[in-house]
Amino acid sequence: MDAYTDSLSDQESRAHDAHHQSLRLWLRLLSCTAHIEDHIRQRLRQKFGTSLPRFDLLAQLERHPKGISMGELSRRLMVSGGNVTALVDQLEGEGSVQRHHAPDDRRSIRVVLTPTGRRQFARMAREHEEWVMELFDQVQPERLQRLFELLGELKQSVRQGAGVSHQE
Amino acid sequence: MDAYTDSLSDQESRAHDAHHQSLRLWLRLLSCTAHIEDHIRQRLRQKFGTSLPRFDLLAQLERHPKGISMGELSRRLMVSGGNVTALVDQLEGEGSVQRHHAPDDRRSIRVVLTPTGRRQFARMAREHEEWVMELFDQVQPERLQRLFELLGELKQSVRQGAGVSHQE
DNA sequence: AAAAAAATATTCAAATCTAAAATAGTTTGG
DNA sequence: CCAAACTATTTTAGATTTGAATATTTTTTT
Repeated sequence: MDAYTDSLSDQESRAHDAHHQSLRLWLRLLSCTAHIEDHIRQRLRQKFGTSLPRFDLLAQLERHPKGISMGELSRRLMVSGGNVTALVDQLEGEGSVQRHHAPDDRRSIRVVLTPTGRRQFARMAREHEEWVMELFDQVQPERLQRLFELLGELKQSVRQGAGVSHQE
Repeated sequence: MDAYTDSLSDQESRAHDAHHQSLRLWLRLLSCTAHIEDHIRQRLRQKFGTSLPRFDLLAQLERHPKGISMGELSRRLMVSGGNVTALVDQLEGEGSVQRHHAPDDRRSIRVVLTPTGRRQFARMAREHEEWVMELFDQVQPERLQRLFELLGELKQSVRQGAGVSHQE
């Protein structure tokens, strides 16, 4: 190659290791998530004829009985605003959610679950939990717990790293 | 044991905890991955005018200088065959990859990086690694390592769980 | 108060992705 | 050898998602 990889001081090799380690971790994280997502997506489609994004949207609403604005949904689901509009259009058409004008801000809309939507979600959520548990049940509970904690740290780190140096 | 765990049978409380724990872990895993993916997607677009799927495809080819078949790409990237066809069409149009007929099987195609594609990827990969490391650098290396190991176990468990009970 | 800036939701075009059908080549069992 | 089954890829139709542009309303600045 070039002088870049030529001679490695301790510092450089450590830096290189850290690079490699982070990258490996990221790829494994991505692979894990993709496998699980794939599995659950298929099951949702087969069993309930719905999709993961819809399920996730309903899950957010379930947790917030007073409703959530479109922008807040976009942030929570981490998808574009246009996507949320399309999803809510569909779910509203199916009678699972409703749009209500926010009383205080005429730009804003509060999306809420209908009773029908709540029932639908409850039915799906029960099975959904089973699926996830089934996927994870070969790992000891203490390790799942540790994984949860470590991912919490990672999330914090990512949040920080993503915040800065967004300019330029 | 405290009063809470007293009131439930051991079996019931453990089952409930396990459900809840798995679900929380899954949501956190998903959230972590989505944040990172989002960050990297934006950077790839801003800095290099390309997308994550394209980058991932090139990365697979980089690791396999002899080329990979369409089907193998589809499996590795965990996307449909039709999608791979479209991606390779684009990358081929841009001169980053080439399709070669496999010598032994006339149904099969080997996709390989062109020298141009290899240069493009090398340039992006260097920065890409930096981005990931920057995102993870608030977590101690030993913890990243532990995370890597635990995710390995999780992946094994998922693979098992996804394999069985697909019938019914 | 007027103008500028920011926030909210929608629309739109293009890219991505899936599932199913179509096409073409290979292998297998009689 | 031949037909059936299988494998590899593409095509097709349609759903999803993004990023940019737009319209509307609110907030901030001057």
